[in-house]
Amino acid sequence: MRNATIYDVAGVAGVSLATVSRVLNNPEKVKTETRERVLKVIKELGYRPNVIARGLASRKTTTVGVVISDITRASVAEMLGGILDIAKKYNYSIKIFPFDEEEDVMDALYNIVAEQVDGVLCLDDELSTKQMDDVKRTLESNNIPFVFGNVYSSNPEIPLVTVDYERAAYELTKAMIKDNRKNIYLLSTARKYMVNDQKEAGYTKAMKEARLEAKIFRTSGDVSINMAHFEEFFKDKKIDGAIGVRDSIAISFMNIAQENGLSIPRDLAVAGFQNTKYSVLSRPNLTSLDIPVYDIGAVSMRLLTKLMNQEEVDSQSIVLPHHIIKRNSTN
Amino acid sequence: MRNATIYDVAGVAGVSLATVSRVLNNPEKVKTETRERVLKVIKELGYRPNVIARGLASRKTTTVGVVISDITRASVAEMLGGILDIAKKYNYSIKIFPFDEEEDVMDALYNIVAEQVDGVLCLDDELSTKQMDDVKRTLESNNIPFVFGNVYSSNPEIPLVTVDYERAAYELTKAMIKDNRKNIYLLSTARKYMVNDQKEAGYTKAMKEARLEAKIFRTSGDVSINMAHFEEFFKDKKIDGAIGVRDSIAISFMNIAQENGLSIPRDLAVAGFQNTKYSVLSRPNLTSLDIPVYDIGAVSMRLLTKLMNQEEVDSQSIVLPHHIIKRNSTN
DNA sequence: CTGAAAGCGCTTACAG
DNA sequence: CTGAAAGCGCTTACAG
Repeated sequence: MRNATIYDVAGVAGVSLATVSRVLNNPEKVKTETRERVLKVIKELGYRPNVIARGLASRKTTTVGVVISDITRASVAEMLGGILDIAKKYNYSIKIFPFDEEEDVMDALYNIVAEQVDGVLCLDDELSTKQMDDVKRTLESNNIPFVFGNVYSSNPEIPLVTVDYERAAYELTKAMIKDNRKNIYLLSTARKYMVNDQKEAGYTKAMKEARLEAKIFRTSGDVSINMAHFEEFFKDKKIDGAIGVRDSIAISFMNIAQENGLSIPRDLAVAGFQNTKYSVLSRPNLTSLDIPVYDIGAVSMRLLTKLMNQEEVDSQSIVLPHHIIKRNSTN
Repeated sequence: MRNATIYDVAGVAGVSLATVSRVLNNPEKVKTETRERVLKVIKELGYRPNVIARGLASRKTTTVGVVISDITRASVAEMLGGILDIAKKYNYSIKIFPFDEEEDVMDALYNIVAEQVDGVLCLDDELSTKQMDDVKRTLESNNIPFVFGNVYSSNPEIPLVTVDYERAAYELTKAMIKDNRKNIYLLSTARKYMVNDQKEAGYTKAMKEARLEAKIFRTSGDVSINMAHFEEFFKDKKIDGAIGVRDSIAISFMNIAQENGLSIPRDLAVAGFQNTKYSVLSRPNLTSLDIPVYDIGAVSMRLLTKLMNQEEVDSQSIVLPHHIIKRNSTN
């Protein structure tokens, strides 16, 4: 038993299919009486407009493509939460385009363009500047509006919403320096992320200003590997402060430090980034820089709706505020 | 500058559009020479078949709808990871259909049906049995294949892939009993989840068999609220074992216990469910029941591809194995 | 306010 | 092996 089509509705209601279409898309253009008759039939037949056919005819799919690399990262999932909420409000569907690091970005873009999405959200902070430019160029040449979320770019021409990671790291470092810490390490990732580069820059700036030596330690994101790295660490390094570019890195480091006899925060102050659930499950609770990831998702989706509707936007480049959440791992 | 269409390709290559279509969909039906000429033109023009038009004409969208409630839950995101990997392998796109608890399930289904997806994956363990039946009925009457993931159902007619949560909880409880624990609590959620009901059943069964009293304590999922609850707890209750239905619940409980002077695992054994990253960030590390969430996603997507292709499947109902990961929070 | 008709960009029998 | 033609289920000027 096939679904009812617009023809069926038109037939039963005794109108043309154009009228049915108007009832759905421009109801004010239809006489109240006719409109109600049509709506009644729609209900009776359980008619649901075929979104694909509509997409072909109107050249609008009301679908947004979201480009991500790793959906299992908490920050990515959280951003998606914000995107989905706003998308629902504006009646957009979300299609996910995952994207392996090894794979050519252009492959993913090929699909995105073929899929006729109305707009694209790109959440991938693993993209290089060159790749970002590729994305930008391809999308622009196909007339597809796009917004980058949670990435860094020096190009003011690129629509994006993010947080000032450099400033955030700067403030976090400053706070530790103010507490009289001298040997502060930044625990970063071996893998290059654009946003982590920014954190490193902010940290370095603060250290330089205080005439302290900037010391960046790079580890993998993997907790168990970190353990081994960190054990090594306490044998030969002088340290009284540590900032992890992620909460999980900060916490594993803090754990090892405690097992090596350091008292937190007396001997060692520790802070993280992201203010995840981890930060309140650790002992002591972790001071962390709160990144409004949900908001980044929501705001970029909202910005995209404006771009898709060709509305005026005051600024293509939105920087959301961040806050240090002070807990017991620092004083 | 509009994208090239199949007409453009046909024109330049000097063939009919039917031939271009065949080159794309049934290349073996086209003479090698013609095929290569067409492929060359496709490349030159940068032609990408319009997926929407294809969907309308072929009545196949190669898109799968994934129904979820809260994408920010780690287990959901992890399942999605598995789904995306397999979907990519079989060239399916993924469209997300979020679904508020308050909202009528039927609303979400309405959209899903209108969107013409080829199949549906339903990951929502918050659905009631009645709602699951609604989903099943609606999808079946629209001829849309579907698979439930990570849910419990007593109905063998429902295609699903999951883990035997009852058995898992049973084994976890048994292990504690074997260690001579007498006052073992199950820390469950106030909110009803189908899978947590199963865990409660398994726990209760093990306790009954050992002639011990089953004691279920229900808290919210929120860490800070748990804190208050748990503080209360240690004032008046005798306890030497605790199993949290989630790692995060187990860990906050363990933290409070330690702050109340209990030694883990000597005075109190603690175990969790899910084996998340949390479990290795806690002190001591948490014994946890490993649920293969990624695999649940991957296997359900794979099962769905078979159903969509009308392939034979030996079993609609797949139960994946689970394992207890023993760490230092139990002996 | 409503209808007839063209068209969106493909696929798919049907002929040849 | 290839082409002409119908059709997928809508939207959208254009008339009236």
